[in-house]
Amino acid sequence: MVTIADIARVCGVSKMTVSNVLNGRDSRVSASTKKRVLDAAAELNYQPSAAARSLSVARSEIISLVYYAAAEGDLGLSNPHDAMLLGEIERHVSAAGKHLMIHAATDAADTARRLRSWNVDGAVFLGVLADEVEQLRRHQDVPMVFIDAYTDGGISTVGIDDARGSYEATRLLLSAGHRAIAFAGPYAPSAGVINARYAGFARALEEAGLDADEMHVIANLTFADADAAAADIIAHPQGFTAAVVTADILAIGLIKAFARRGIRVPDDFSLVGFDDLPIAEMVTPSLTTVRQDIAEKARAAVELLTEQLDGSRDPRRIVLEPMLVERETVAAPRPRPASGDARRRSPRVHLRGADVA
Amino acid sequence: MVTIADIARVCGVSKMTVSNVLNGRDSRVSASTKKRVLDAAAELNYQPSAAARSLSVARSEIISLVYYAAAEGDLGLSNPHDAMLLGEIERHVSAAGKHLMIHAATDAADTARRLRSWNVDGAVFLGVLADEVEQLRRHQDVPMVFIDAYTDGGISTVGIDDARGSYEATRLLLSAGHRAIAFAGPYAPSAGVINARYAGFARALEEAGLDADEMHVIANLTFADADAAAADIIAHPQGFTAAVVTADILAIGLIKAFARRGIRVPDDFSLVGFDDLPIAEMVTPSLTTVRQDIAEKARAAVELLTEQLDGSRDPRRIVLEPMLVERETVAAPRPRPASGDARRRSPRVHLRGADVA
DNA sequence: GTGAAAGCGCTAACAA
DNA sequence: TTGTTAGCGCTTTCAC
Repeated sequence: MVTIADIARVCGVSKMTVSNVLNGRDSRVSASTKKRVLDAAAELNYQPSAAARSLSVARSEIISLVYYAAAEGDLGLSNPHDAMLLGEIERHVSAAGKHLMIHAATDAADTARRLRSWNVDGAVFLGVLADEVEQLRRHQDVPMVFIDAYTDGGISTVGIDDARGSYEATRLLLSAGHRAIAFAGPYAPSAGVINARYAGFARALEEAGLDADEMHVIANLTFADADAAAADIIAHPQGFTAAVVTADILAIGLIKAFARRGIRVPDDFSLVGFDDLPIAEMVTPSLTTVRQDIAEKARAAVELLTEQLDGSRDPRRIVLEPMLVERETVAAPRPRPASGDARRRSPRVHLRGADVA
Repeated sequence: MVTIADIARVCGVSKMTVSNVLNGRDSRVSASTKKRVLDAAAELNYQPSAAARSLSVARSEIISLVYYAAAEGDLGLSNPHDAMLLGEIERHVSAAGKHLMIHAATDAADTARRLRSWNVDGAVFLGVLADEVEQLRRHQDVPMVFIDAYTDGGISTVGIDDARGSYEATRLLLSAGHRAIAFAGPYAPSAGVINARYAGFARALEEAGLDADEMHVIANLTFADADAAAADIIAHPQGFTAAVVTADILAIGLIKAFARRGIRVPDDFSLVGFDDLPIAEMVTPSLTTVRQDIAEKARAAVELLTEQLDGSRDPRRIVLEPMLVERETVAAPRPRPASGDARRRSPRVHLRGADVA
C-alpha cells in the first residue's frame, strides 16, 4: 500500500506538505512542490486510506441505508419500490462523494450499534414504523431521514401526500359509478402510510355520502395474500365492485387472483393501485394507479441529509405530490353474480407484530 | 465516544486487557477481570470503532457489491433480478458479521480506487461484461466473485447453466409444434450470459433440423424496447409464432406490446421468459419461464468470497441448474394473419457500447 | 512555505 | 495474568 509517507519520501518533503497538497490546501505550498507531489501521487497510484482519514477527522463519509423488510419472511429487497429507491439513493450519495452502506434492520439498538461502529455521517431509513422512529432517535444521534414515515416534528422525513393519493383514487372510482369500494391493505396501526391512505379513502367516501366503515379488506403485500384478499373481497357482504389497493404489487396479484375466479378486470371489477412501478404499465390490463416519484423521493432524502450534515438547515419534512395515472383497470360497475362462497367471514391478518383489530 | 481506554480506566486495567477480553482472547485473563471489563463495556454502551480496528489490522470487514446498470439511462437498481440478489447478499454478508457497501460501477480504474480506499475484504460484481473482468483484475487484487459473468478460469464466478435453460425453453416451444421461433435479447458480444442463452437456443433448433440463423431479434430490456421488439418480431420475414425471451421483464413487455397490436398470448403467440421473477407468476397470462434460484445464487457468491477470505479454497466456478416453469404463455402455434407491415427490416440495437453486427 | 510531533482507537509483539 | 511500547495512515497544531 502506498501512503503519504511514500510520496513524501519520493518528493523529499514532509508528510504534512503532501497532505496539504492532496487536500487542496495548496495556498501555503509552492507551485513546483505541488506539482511534484501530484505527479508522484499519480505515478505511485496513491489512494488515501478512508479508514485512516475517518479515524483522524472523526467523520466517515459513509451514509447508511437501513431498510425494514416489508414482511416477515420477505426476501430482502424484493420490493421493487424499495429497490428502485435504493438505486437512486446510491446515485446521489455517490455523486456527493460519499459511500453507501446498507443494512437490513433488526432492532433499533442493534441498528444504532452498527451505525456507530462505522461512525456513519448520516442514515436514511426505509419502511420504519412510527414507534421505531422514537427508539432509533433515542439510540442514535447522527443525522437521519426517514422515508415514508409519519412521525412528529423535529425530524427529517420525505414522503408523499398519501391521503391525497388515495382520495383521488377513490374519487375516480366514485365518479365511474362505484358505491361499494374496498380498501385493500395491511392492518398496521403504527404504519402511518397506510393510515393516511385509508384516511383519504374514507374522506372521499364520506363526501359521497357513503360509510367507510367495514370497507377495509386486510391484505399483506405478497402474492399469497393477494389470493386471500381476493377471496375476502368476493365474500364480503358489501358486494364490492371496486377496490383501492395500497400497492401495485398487490393490485397486480389481485387481477390474477380474480382471473382465476372468473372475474375480469375492469369489466367485472375495478382497481386502482399505488406506486406506479414500471410493471404497472406493462401488465395486462395496465394498472390505473397513484404515481409517486421515486427518483424525486430519493433525491429529496439525500438533500435533507446533506442539509443536516453541513448544518445549513434544521430537520424538516418534504411532502411530494402524488399523481393519478389512468390506464385500464377502471370501468363502470357491473352487477356481479351473487357471491356463493361466503364461508370466510373475518378478514385475515398477516403482519409482523401488528395487533389484530 | 467511549473507547477501550475509558473502559480500562474504569476497571483499573490496561487497554490491552480490555482488548483481549473484548475479542474473546480471554484465556489469559482472570475470570473476575473479564467480568469487570464486560460489565463496564455494557454499562458504558461501548461500541468498537470499525475504522480504528480496520486501520490496525488491515482488514475492514467490508464487502463491496458493485453493480453495472443494466442499460444506459437505467434508474439504478430498477432491475428486479439485481435488486433481489442484492437483498439476499446483504443477508449473508450481515450474517457473516461483515458490512455491505454498494457502488454503481463506473470504469474499472475508478471502481478499483473506491474499493482500495476502504480496503474492502472482497467484492462481488453484478452484470459485468467479460472484457471488464480482465480490467478489474488488473486494477485490483482483493478477492472477487462475479455473478453471471462468463470468463476464463482462475476466478470465482457464480451463474446458472444459461445454455441449458434456453435449450429447454426452446425444446418446450418445439414440442408444442412451433417451428419459427425468435430469440429476443440484446446483441452483446461480450455478454456471455446472452451468448450462452443463444447457444442453447441454437442447439435446440439445430437438433430439430431448423436453422437458428436469422432468428435473433434484438431488444434491450426496457419497456420501450419491448414495444420495438414486438414490432420487429411481427415484421420479421420468418413469420415467428413463438419466442424465447432473455428476461421476464422483456417477456411481460412483449405480452403487452402484442396485446396492443391485437395479438394474444398464448393463443396467437407463445413466449417463454427467463428468471422467474415474482411477477412472472402474477401477470396475466402468467409466464412460462426459466427459473433461476436467486437466493441460492447470492448464497453461493458469498460462500465463494468467504472461501477466498479465509484462504480455504482457490477461486472456482459454481454453476446452478435452471428449471423450466410451465405456466400459461405457451400453446400450440396458430397461423398468424399475414404480417402487413414489414417496413422495418433490420433489427435495432440499443446497447451501451456494444458493436453493431 | 515547510516540518516535527502528537493523537485518532485499536491491536500485535514482547515484557514483566 | 497483566502491562508497555509501537505503529496502522492520516490530520492538526504549532513551530521554524
